Amino acid sequence: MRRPLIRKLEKFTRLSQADKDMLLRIAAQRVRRFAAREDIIHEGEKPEFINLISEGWACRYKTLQDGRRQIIAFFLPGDLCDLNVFVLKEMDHSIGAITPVVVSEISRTAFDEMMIGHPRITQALWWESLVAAAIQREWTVNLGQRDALERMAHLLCELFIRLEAAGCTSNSSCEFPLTQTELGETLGMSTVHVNRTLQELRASNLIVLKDRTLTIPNLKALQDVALFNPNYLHLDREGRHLDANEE
Amino acid sequence: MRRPLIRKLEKFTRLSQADKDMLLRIAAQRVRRFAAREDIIHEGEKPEFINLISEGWACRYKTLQDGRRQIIAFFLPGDLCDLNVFVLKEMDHSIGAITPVVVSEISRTAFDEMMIGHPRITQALWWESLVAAAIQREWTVNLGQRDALERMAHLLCELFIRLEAAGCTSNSSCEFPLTQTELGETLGMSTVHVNRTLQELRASNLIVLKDRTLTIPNLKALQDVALFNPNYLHLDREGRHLDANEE
DNA sequence: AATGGAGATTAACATAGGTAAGGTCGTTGC
DNA sequence: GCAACGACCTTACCTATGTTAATCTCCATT
Repeated sequence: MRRPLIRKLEKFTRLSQADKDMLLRIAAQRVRRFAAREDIIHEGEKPEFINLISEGWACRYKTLQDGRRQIIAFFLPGDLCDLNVFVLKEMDHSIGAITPVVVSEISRTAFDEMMIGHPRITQALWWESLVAAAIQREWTVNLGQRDALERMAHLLCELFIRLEAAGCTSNSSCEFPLTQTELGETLGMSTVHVNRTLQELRASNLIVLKDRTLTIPNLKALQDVALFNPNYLHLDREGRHLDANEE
Repeated sequence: MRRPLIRKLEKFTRLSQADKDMLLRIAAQRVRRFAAREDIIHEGEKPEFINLISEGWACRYKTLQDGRRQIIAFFLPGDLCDLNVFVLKEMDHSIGAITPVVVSEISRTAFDEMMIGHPRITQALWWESLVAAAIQREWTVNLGQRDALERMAHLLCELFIRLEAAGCTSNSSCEFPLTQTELGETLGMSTVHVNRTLQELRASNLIVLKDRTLTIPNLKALQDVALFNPNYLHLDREGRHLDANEE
């Protein structure tokens, strides 16, 4: 019933019923569950599968020798980890569950099989992987140029819009399972400063964040604070833009 | 005579003579030159070609509305910009020359032609693009977790090792055309602090940087300061490691 | 030789954000 | 029931880094 990948890919292109059936079939082949905080794959291992997150939140992260940890990316429902990972000999980072997650493991043969005869899927998956790269670039800008408030606002905008594309929002709210520690590891700031920054956003009525639920009463206003330009998410299928209402 | 791309790809796999001839032929088809500081492609344009930097340095960058600029990646001789860029409708960032550069433009058809019948090339190009993604991730870690000194040291290590892979170093030196302003835009720090940081590295005899030439007398020592782990560059073809001597 | 500009350097001062410590609250386990 | 814990929040203090602005050094022009 929840098909976040399909929902997301259809932001980019139209899929036939056969395409959708194929995606659902592949995703059903090998399903694994992980507990919150459990590693899905660890640095140094040889990757054997493409992982599709079908439920829950996960993250890519790296740890320095002295223990500092940086979260490099979030995987939300419908996100794929590393389409072409088969080329590499070993993982240079880890992927860990944030909440309990359900993951579909896609083998190389299943993946190749899917690409053959489904050009729409193929193209849509390339799009998804290019968007992932664009997000990584935007994070570089975020960490390099924006101050704490802008940075936090930018992250919240991005996550909200991505969740919306996957069908995981209702009105102006979404589940938001990240702890302040995880936010700090993402944005390169201390938990104390994460807290200060969230307080400031709350005081300006830009966000409501309580009981693992995030509400953004006025997305446009938050985007303005963040200097957020959604173009890097490439969600506009026909020159349609994100500030126009969706669906 | 200088074939940085081939040299680099051979770090990953062996190429046949036919493979090399093909690469050289493709690269010779459309050659363009750009002056230093000139844009190769600008945000908002529709990308028509894969760009191969054959001489000089270029960078990917993004500018915020208020003018702050972040350099997101460097392109060194032998680097390719965005293999699969044909999928996207418009650039979400710009690519600019740092020095005068020579660029080979590779059209979609030329690219497809090259992939057919040259599986080694195909695989090597995927490898190159996955390494580019890994570098982007490492930059996220760099900006998020390392302090100014570590950050600078890390960048210098990375650039030196990449230049080495492209055959652009001699002994422990390489050309280094970046201004302190550009270093600041890369590392998210003010030019004043870039200057302080470079002084500190010089004072510790970790680098010699003068007249656009960088010398790293003791790479291992600089790597230690940077908490630099070269695994993300995936340069070890047979489990060989970078600290072992190359070639 | 004088002029001008880009880049590098330095100093004096200001501040965003880090560190350390501790407190509250709710949940889990015994 | 209470101990232990994890998330969160807060305060006080400290430091890495930013800001501003002045100076210096090369080069390239004229």
